[in-house]
Amino acid sequence: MNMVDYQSVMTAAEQKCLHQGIKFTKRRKQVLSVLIEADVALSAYEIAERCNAGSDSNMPAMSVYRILDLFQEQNLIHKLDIANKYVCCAHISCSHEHDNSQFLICGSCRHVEEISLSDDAVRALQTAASAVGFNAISPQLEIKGRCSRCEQSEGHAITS
Amino acid sequence: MNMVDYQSVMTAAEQKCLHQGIKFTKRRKQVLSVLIEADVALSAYEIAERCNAGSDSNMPAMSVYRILDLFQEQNLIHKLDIANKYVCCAHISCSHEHDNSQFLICGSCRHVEEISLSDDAVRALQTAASAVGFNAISPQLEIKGRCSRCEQSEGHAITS
DNA sequence: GCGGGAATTGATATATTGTATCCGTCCTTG
DNA sequence: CAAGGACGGATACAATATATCAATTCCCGC
Repeated sequence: MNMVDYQSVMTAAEQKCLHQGIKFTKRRKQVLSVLIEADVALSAYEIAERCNAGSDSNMPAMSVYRILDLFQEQNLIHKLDIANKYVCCAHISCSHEHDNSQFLICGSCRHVEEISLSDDAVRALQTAASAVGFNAISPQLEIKGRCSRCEQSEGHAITS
Repeated sequence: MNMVDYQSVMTAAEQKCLHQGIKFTKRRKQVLSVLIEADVALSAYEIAERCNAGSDSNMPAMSVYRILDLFQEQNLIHKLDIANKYVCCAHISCSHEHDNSQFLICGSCRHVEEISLSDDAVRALQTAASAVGFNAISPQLEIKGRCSRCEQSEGHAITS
């Protein structure tokens, strides 16, 4: 993510927090900053490490979890349950709402793409779900795969 | 699952193992048996507990993990990554192949349904994936939701 | 400015899920 | 019977996550 994008995302996130009466503290800035700059999903402990790297800061993992919970409530980040890792929401600085989130997760390099499925695809999923008695399905969908870069460079099977 | 189904699944699993030169030992029978009888997804430690419940057997968690790995290779069970839990494959005693697995997982009671998506739906997913450079996507799809029984009895939001 | 209370953070302990490793047993096979 | 491999027991430890209580900071009305 380039500098302009980074700044606009941070600003948008701060606005969103303040609007909800939530402080955008130094700790919280650190965590969001790490997630914005990462182009892969990170675990809570990896986030803590990156916060502490090359500085005298001491971010405990406990704090990271607390802040991640808060950011999830604000829809600023998403947790990828299939990987137990966290990513920055791709739409923080968009003005419109994003209730649905679908993720493609590279099993090799952990790169994550947040995509939007067609209405047809979503309907097909809901139809299949209703057929077996699941009427309310979660708007978040996580799909493991292999990104084109890993596909070219290696050609191995999907590992995890 | 009723008695007839239980027996046919166990027999089919045993045949499949023996066919691959893998012994269907007492330990392995215990683990598969627990998974067949459960109608929810279980963690490895829960499986160990159930193996040990009401008997002098002492199934260590380590052994459960080893056996689960083996069964996954044989496609007798599936791991649900979004819940870190395991379920019996719904198609053990079917004769045809099942390369794709899609799961609906109830966030309340952990009940799992293994479904088959329409070709259209699968194609829609692949198209969306290709558009962002993911050409090989995993055949396993896990969708969180809420089963009809929990939907009726509570009406809460999806929790996990 | 100052006291009180809420929000935030620090610190520690513990639970849950999963992997690594080494060794013993048992079974097959020559 | 000996060699070797599959299987399981036991232990340690890594990674992910939650619980709890105390300390600090910040805001608000006075």
